[in-house]
Amino acid sequence: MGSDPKSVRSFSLSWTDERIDQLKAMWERGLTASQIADELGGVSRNAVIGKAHRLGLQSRPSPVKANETPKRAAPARKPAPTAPEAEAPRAAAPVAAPPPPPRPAAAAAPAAPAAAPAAPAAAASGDAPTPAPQPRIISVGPGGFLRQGPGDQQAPIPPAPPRRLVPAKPSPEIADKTSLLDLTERICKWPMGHPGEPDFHFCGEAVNPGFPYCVEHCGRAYQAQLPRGTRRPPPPMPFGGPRVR
DNA sequence: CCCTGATTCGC
DNA sequence: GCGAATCAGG
Repeated sequence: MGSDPKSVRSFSLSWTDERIDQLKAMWERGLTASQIADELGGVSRNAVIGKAHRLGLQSRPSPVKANETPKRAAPARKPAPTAPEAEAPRAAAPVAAPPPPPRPAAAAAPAAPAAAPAAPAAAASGDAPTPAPQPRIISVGPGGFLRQGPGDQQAPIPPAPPRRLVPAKPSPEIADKTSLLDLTERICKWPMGHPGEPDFHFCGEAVNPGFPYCVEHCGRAYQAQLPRGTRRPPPPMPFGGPRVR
């Protein structure tokens, strides 16, 4: 079969459509930049945040944004070496401009009273009851599965993403295991099973400092090459190799 | 101390 | 356009 000249693997990760797609999906879902960055791999959370903003994705409850932008009392970074800094007209909104943020902010309403107790409508009409709060699995890409817990936020806003949504799969099995959302730099990312399986999850143990896996799985991942002729079980090396320090 | 996102600026 | 550095709040 023909090799695809396109899609040449560039060592430098760039924001491909697919990655941007995942970024958007996760960001809108309420995932933190760290988790998104960790999942995408090769990018830091800052990169994710920066890209998200460039994409026009507005961020939600941020700890620091509480203030409206009265003044930039934050001299972030060193001043320009040159220049007479003449206070450039930075987005000066002369008048008006009460831009009503059409951002429902998912996490803005954690206590969402919407999930009202007892639906009167259903009782009156005996119509279809409210959907059960079951964990749903949303696929955001090849190998990227996001689990939404019942207690999570976001109830009524499926912006009809043109993505492939896997119809929720009641998998209480993964609920007890480490999902992709639970992964951090300190969590063992050793995959258990294969992506797509209902019980696919991660090890979840505390990582061996400096490694993406726990001590036990580090031993599995970083095995010395066995002499040829020796049959060895397929080493499930999930992601790129270890980082040299 | 950990986390979070926002912002800015050099590349 | 991208992302590190920095800031700032919880």
